[in-house]
Amino acid sequence: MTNREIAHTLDRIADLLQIKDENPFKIAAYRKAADSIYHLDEDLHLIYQHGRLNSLPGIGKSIKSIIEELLEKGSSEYYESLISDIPEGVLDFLKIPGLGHKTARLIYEYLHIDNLNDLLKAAQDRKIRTIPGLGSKTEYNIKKGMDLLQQSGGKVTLGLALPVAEQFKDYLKESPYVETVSLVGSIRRGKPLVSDIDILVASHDFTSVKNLIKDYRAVREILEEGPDFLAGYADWGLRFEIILVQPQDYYGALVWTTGSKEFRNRLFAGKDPTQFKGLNSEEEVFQDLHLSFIPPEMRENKGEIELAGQGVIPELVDFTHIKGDLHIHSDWSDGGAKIQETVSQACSLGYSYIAITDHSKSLTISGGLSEERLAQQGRVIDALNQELQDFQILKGIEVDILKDGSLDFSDEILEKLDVVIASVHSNFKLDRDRQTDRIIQAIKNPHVDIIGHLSGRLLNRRSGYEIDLEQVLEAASVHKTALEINSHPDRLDVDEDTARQARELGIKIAINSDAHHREDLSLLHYGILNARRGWLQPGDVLNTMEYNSLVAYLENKGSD
DNA sequence: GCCGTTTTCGGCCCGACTGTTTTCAGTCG
Repeated sequence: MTNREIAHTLDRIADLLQIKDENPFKIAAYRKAADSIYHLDEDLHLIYQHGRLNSLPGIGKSIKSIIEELLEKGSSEYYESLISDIPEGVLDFLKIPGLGHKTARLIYEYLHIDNLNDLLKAAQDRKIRTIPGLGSKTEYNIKKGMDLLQQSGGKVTLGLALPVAEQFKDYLKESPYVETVSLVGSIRRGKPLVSDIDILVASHDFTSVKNLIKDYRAVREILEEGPDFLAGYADWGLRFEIILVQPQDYYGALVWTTGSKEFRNRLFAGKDPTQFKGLNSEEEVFQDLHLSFIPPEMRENKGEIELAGQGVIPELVDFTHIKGDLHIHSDWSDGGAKIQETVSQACSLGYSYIAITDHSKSLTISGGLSEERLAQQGRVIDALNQELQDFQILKGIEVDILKDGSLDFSDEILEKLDVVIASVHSNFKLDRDRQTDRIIQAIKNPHVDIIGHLSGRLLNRRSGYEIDLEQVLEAASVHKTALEINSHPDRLDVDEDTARQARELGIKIAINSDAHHREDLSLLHYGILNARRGWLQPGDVLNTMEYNSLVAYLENKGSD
């Protein structure tokens, strides 16, 4: 089992215990252990072999033995005993926003329902309201939640699929039968939600490659096999399809299999991709079509083919342009890392600055900083900056936008900070006008530099709150307030369309990791993909600026 | 269930909003 799978199992144990109404601290212990493992940057197998499981935070005697069992046998007796009591399907109820553990248990106990389909049927048949304590609102909520789940059509986040896909690709790459291999399809285009993992393989020996795939440890089931393809399920129930081509057909096929259907149909317009034989790169395929190279993230037929025809494809932002990260949490609030640890991680990524932006006081659950603690943190950062060479830590805050649009800290406090991100963390259900006004008020505050995760969406879990986007973008443009692309793969907020609109209005975008752990800094790669899908160029992005220019820009903003 | 240099037992754990109620339990960030 991989680290992620073990973390996931511990999380499910926590959910099952919560449904059974166990001691909340015991539940929290399992969650903490899961979180600790999820954020490890070392393979658990290795840690286990070296006898270091005990040294991991939040892992004591009991959880250690569960982990050992999972590593050795791939299953845990404790987990099995829990699901003999509460069927696994009941856990799926928790995917419905607003439906928690208590309600899940109530529904299971009263109606003996243990899967989402039956749950929806019960809601439609008005049976949920017959359960004491539940009413018509809960019924409506279930139907609405199921709509949201069905809309995603079984798609999974890129954050789940990409690591599995990369490992699959690396596995194939090592084989002598494989000449070249690439991820293709929506995953290569960096779509936030993908339905499957598509991989293109060039080989002279299809049979050997197919056997290789069947032997891969992460392949759970083969569904379909043709002369030049193999499809099935990998870990996490992820669907995969491997397409096999002869090496001379590889680059034509790479362009063919990467673009969206609309893109492909227009680009090739009846031509067969196998007519592009013996080419050495994708660039040559585009050349043969009298087009300049189109980056994979743009291949959606949204106007890029026209630009390529004129030879004016924009230079998109990429990771090498990024000079720093402007949204990072530390152990001063709900982050897991010390500021120094984050700095060393940032240095290893080649950054020259970061902003520490912990939560503000209203977000008590996340250990939001009081005015005093913020000042104290500022002094610690000053001292660290004294020691650092060629690196700067900016003093910042992720300040809460309160219900009435005011901010959690006074202007006098915000004024002293280098970077102020203002974000909504509460009152998601305000009506559209009030929500819009609330955010625009924050945008107007001269000390606010960036609006964090503007829509509040959580992919596959929660739609964004209702806002009038046009009005918000207009205000951001007028007041020169930047918007964030929050790189967390569950958020990717703002989305690509909003990013593109913002760019057209001259609004700067900050591509931020919103890291809560040291290794989360790398999540910025997802934000880059999103930015590229929004056609952003280096000049559109705040954190491509060198430190001095950035500080000058931010100061100028504050003095508006 | 985990943790610990005031502790091997007793803390850990917050507050607002929502829905179903009629004073409170459940959910969520």
